[in-house]
Amino acid sequence: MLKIHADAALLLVFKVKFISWNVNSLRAREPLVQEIIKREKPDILCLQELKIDDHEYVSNFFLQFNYQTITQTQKSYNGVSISYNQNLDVTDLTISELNKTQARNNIILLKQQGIAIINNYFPNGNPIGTDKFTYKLEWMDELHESIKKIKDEYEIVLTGDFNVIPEDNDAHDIKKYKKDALAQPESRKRFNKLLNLDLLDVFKNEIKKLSYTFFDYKTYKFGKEEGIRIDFFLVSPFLKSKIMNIKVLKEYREMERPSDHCPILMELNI
DNA sequence: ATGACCTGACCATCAGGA
Repeated sequence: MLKIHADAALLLVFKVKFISWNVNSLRAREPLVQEIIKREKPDILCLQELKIDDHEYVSNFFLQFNYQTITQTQKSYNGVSISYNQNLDVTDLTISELNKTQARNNIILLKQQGIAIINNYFPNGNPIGTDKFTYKLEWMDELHESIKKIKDEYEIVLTGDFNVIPEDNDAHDIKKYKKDALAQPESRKRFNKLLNLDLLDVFKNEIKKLSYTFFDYKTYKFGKEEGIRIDFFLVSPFLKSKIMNIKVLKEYREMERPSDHCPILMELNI
């Protein structure tokens, strides 16, 4: 009897590997995206900055690796996608308000597990004091409102390129960002508001063990470890307790023709 | 060091990134 229970419990364990990555153009990053799929076999792959306005191209690219995809696209700029293992039961919950003027958000629901996966490319917002910064703040407010509406119904995985440096120690040298939209009190305040929706920053205080997630093309060329932590997994408390593995896949920043962002990885065992 | 590099749009150079 005990054994039957143990086997039943084993069958119910659901393993899911998430990867999130700002690719800075899907076309330019095709070889590395193919490589990460081959090596890591993620169940859920969230990408940002596709920089192409072609749904067919994006869907077909991932279909060759047996992934289904939902995507929001835009010419030259922005663009996001979530590709997922074909045997997952998924509904598209994407909120049009968050893509009204720019393609920056998609949401899928894993129906069996009741997990909403929210993939984001937050506005950069530079320079401060312009409508670009205002747009960044408004977009973050809108995202907050959207999550508030679904957070009691579903477990949450909020991921992507947040374009926020939450604390001074999330940058190699915060002085360089004093006038940057990424480190302004207004941006940080909104990041903290997202955390206050009962979400946990799973990479927090792990920079020394892991890595920063972004390295500028200009400075990294000289081999400097001058980075910032702006890519995140924010999860609800139940999911936080199910984390088996987290990583910044810095090796993809060291390969030929890389993105300036590193992929980030999180594995859950639910 | 007000620097550097990369991408798309498009063909020379600029906007945008962070």
